[in-house]
Amino acid sequence: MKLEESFYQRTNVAKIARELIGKGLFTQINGVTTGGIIVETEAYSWKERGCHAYGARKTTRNAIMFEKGGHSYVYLCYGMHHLFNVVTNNTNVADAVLIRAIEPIVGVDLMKVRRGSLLNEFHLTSGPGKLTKALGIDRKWNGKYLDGNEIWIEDLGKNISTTRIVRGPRIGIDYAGDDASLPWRFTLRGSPWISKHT
DNA sequence: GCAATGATTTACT
DNA sequence: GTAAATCATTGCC
Repeated sequence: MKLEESFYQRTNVAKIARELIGKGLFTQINGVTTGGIIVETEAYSWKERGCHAYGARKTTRNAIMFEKGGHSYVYLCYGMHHLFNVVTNNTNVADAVLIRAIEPIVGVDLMKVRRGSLLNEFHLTSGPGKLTKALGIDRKWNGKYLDGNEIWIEDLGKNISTTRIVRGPRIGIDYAGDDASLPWRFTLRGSPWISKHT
């Protein structure tokens, strides 16, 4: 069942990031659904340097993060990869959760077509740039609300105990200084679908 | 107006 | 292991 607004609009972004592990992320394009189980997330908050909205600095790109929780924040990184975030917290509080990896379960064939050349099946959605391509997300999706029409997150009834969740520092934000060591990355223990460098 | 760079992925030496 | 691909956004001139 689809997650309610109240799930996203809480104030503890790290807690939300942890609870998103085991939930389902889906998109529907031209009547075809693709998606899977979230196995890796990272939390971002305006209070720390790793975040685009650090210091509550509002720009054209990150404006959507200042909207209420439940919107999507999609942007282009390194000139070629779209990264998908879920906006959390209340209006004018810029927090978000980056979805870094999912375990594909629906529309796998279509996702393979979208990804093109594929080394092996575990590379299908095991990374933030990979899963957006597999799900057909690009920056035009920025600002969409996760209302179940084109994109949504479901509670699949899985109960992930905290012992199955690995917590650690976030990846690829060395420029953030001390904030780069915050233990705000969450992964499902032992999942083969978690992102890893090459 | 313009130069610098990144919440990454992939291919090659 | 290292490097190239590639461009919107940003911050400074």
